[in-house]
Amino acid sequence: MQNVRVRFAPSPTGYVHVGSLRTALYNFLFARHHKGKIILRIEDTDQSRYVEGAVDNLLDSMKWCGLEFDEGPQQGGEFGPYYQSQRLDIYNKEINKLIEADKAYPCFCSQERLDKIREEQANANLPIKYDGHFRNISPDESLKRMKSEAYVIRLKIPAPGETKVHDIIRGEVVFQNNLLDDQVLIKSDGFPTYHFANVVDDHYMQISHVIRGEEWLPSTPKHILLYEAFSWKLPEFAHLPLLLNADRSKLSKRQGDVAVEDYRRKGILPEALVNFVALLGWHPDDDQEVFSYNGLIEKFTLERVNKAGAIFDMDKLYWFNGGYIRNLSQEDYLKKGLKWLVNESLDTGSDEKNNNILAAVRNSLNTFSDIKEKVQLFYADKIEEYSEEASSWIRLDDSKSVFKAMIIEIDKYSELSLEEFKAIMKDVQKNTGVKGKELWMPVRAAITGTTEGPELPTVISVLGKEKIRQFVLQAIER
RNA sequence: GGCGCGUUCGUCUAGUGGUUUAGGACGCUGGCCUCUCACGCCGGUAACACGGGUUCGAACCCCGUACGCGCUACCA
Repeated sequence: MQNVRVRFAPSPTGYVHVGSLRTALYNFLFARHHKGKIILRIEDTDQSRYVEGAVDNLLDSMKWCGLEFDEGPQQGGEFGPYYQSQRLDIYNKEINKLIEADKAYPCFCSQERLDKIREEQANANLPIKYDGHFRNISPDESLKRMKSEAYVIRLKIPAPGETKVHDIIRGEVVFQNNLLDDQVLIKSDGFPTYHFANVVDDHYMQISHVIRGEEWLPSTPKHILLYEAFSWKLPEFAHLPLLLNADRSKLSKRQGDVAVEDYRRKGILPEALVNFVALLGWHPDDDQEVFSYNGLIEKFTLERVNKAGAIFDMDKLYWFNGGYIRNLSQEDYLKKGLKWLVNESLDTGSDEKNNNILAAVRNSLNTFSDIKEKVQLFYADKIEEYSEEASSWIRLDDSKSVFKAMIIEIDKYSELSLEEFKAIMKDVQKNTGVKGKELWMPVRAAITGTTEGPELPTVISVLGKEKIRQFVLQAIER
């Protein structure tokens, strides 16, 4: 494929939706797969939705995900500026061409009139669209009124005929022109609408493939008509299936976490998020599911993107993430884990202890935010409560003799290292005749209050002599 | 209401007319490992929306129905 140029064109709303992440990802993979370029363009044409710091947040989330752009606000490029709000002169120039060619016209309708005709159309069960009230007023009159009245510029849709959209994912989709609205191109504040800015920018930035969400499919014929009004070459289109909530509605903030930063905060690794999201609507030609970026780049094609929407299944994300946590190098894992320990105020002050704790819980982690809960037993000052199972182990006669023997042995030492603990348990076994599960489970129950958790020697070495002694005594009393 | 898109296990999906007793993964579940849990390994569970065609033969092609979703803004 020659000269692939794609773009990710978000509007800065304050956070990056995972659906946007997937759109960005597919654009990125497609570009890299074809040795093309990916451009980041900020679609900030809605002044009423301006959010402070939104662009920084967006850039930050993209970087965290490992998505790199070839052109954009940060890296520049020969097709800038990459903020639509800085391209107003371009839109002005282009809209004038359209007006002069009678392909667009000013419309002076008030919001009230627009509301009224829509209401009438709705009541009459008619398709809802602008009635073309100002379609054919004379240029002279237009010019005169433009000086004193508020207006928008609308596209003059050629009434008869049909417009065909060739979509790489969905094939040919046909729309009847007479059902298409005379789309607003320039708003009364002078800013372009998405539809106009998008087409003009895609043209000037020489975008070869428009890869975006399915919600844009219905407006694509309008975009095509715009390209034709300018006599510009059409890009290829690919409309991605939507990401959905569990109830199959469009994935939304109301029903849980949708922002990339939410997952970051939860302790999801970017590699896991990206891997998971890549598989939502795309599948390789074999059964491989775990992918590095390079693997995705190599395998990704638009032809293998699905048509149906996909539910965002948290369980599978957690599964991916658990796998990625376990695949980290020990060093990397410890480094990342320590940050979480510190954030949760669980830093023991000892590197050795921190590392032991972290290493002990690694296998049970799905996210780094699980650390807090999994690590709790290492910080207890007393056993607040015993699980039912733990209680029944503790009450056994054999267990009581194990505990008593332990106290005797523990008192022979001033400190309790791993080695010493093993020696103690050997002697306890010898003196009581209790071994295997019957020996170890009561000890676990006594010092953790539950019958599950990391290997006992690790727990022992972190807790230290005094706590062990105290917990065992506490268990004898039960 | 109109227009458009979609519909294979609970979920993500493989599947493009015979190789399919519909494959993989998550989840759930049984077992092994093991002081326990987790990890890991082995096994089980569960689906072609419905109705008509076309064909020797259909999850795959056609038509209709149902259901879901999206769009229908001077938001993107």
